[in-house]
Amino acid sequence: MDTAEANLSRKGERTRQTLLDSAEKLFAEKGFYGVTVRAIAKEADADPALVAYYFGGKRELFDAVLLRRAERLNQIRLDRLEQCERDAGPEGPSVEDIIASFTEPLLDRSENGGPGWKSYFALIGQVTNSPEWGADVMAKYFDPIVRRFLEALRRALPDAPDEELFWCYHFLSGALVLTFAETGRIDSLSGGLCKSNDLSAVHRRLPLFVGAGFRRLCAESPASSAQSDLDATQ
Amino acid sequence: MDTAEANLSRKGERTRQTLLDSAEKLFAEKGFYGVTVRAIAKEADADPALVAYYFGGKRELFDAVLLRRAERLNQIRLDRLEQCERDAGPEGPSVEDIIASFTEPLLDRSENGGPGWKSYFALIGQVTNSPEWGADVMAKYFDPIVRRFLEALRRALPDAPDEELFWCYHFLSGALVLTFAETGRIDSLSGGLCKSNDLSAVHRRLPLFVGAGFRRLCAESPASSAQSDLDATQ
DNA sequence: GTCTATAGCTTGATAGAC
DNA sequence: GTCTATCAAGCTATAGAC
Repeated sequence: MDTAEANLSRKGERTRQTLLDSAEKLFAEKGFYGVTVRAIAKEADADPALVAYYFGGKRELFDAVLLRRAERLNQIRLDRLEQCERDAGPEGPSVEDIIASFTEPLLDRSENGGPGWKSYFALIGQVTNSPEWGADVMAKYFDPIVRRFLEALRRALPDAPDEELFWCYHFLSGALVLTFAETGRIDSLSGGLCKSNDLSAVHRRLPLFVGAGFRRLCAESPASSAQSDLDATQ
Repeated sequence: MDTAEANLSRKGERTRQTLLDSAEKLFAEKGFYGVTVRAIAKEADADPALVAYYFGGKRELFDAVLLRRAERLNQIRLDRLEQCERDAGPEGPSVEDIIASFTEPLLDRSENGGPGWKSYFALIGQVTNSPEWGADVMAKYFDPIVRRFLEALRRALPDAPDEELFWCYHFLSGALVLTFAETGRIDSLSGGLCKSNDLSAVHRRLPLFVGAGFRRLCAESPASSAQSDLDATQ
């Protein structure tokens, strides 16, 4: 009865999780400074003092929110990438397959994981673009999995200089986090034709879009890409 | 002597601009809620009460910060696009040329416009990814210029369905605002090989990367692109 | 493990002197 | 136009009852 399973049903652990859920939701909506400990406690139907009891303080609660799903997400992404590599032929998975392994776990959790995951990804979207947290927090929780994906991409694009791979990943990252921020911007810009929460639309497009960018910049085969670059740019 | 030029040198107008500069810098660093009116006034060496006097309140100051450079930036971008269209042959500018017209004004202002522009773009990066401001604020200040660019792209990609164009723009937008957030993430991820503030590196890469994505998804000529899609994805 | 009570500050806004 | 003084409200954090 002292398993992790049993721990989850203990009274205090339930309160702790509820506080994490509420904090996740509110931080995702208004950012770290836009939310008060009292608001989080009220949303969780708990006492504000419990934030200090379980986490130490507001900042530590923020870190706990970020960590909770990062661990699960990284495991899912790693499994998905390894599956993708097993399924590929001896030449290895394509750039697009690798990118899909990186992005699809987010799509899946956002669609099928419940509202907590949606909030979590929206929060990541804000943290990523913040000068205050963007470098340190993202490195802390996601560097290992990103490096693992970059290795896979390096094998798929053997002629690519590392510098190109990092910049391509950077562009991918920007497109990805804006997508999962689901701000509603594309809805109003397109007059309702496209919807922020239509993640299957993203599923069809993002790996192709980003894959084309990787191929263009990472010049998988210099001879063939030089040709297309020339007539594309001039 | 009652020209706009003269107005800029009037005592009160100078205070107003200094408050805008300080607010821009601090909002860019910690977001709307992470900054206090007192901190802004202190940074500007002015009295906190002057925020109410000139702007009405904190929120109105925030709007004034966003508006100030949006107006100038939109004019620069429009001029740049029209120049690009004039310079192009009868077949019109390429996708890459149009994208460069959209992104280069940001690169130029960030490099040559002084620190205020850098702060401004970092702030835009945060606002864009925020569920609270991402849709409304961005639409308010940037919808007209974005629609103008989408029209240009529609001419360059005559077979593209509108839906594809909007999603491609969405991916472009994500990559762009993360770039100008200059969070330092790529610096640590790449171990110093790439630098967030190396905007000439972006200048060389972003239009090619994004252009390839547009071409892939918007299938400029179905016959030719179908071929490359096929051998790319499977 | 949960709650009350409260300490000790800081917040945005404003009234009114100069 | 600028400043001082101040308000009412809200903030995080904590000590201690239960």
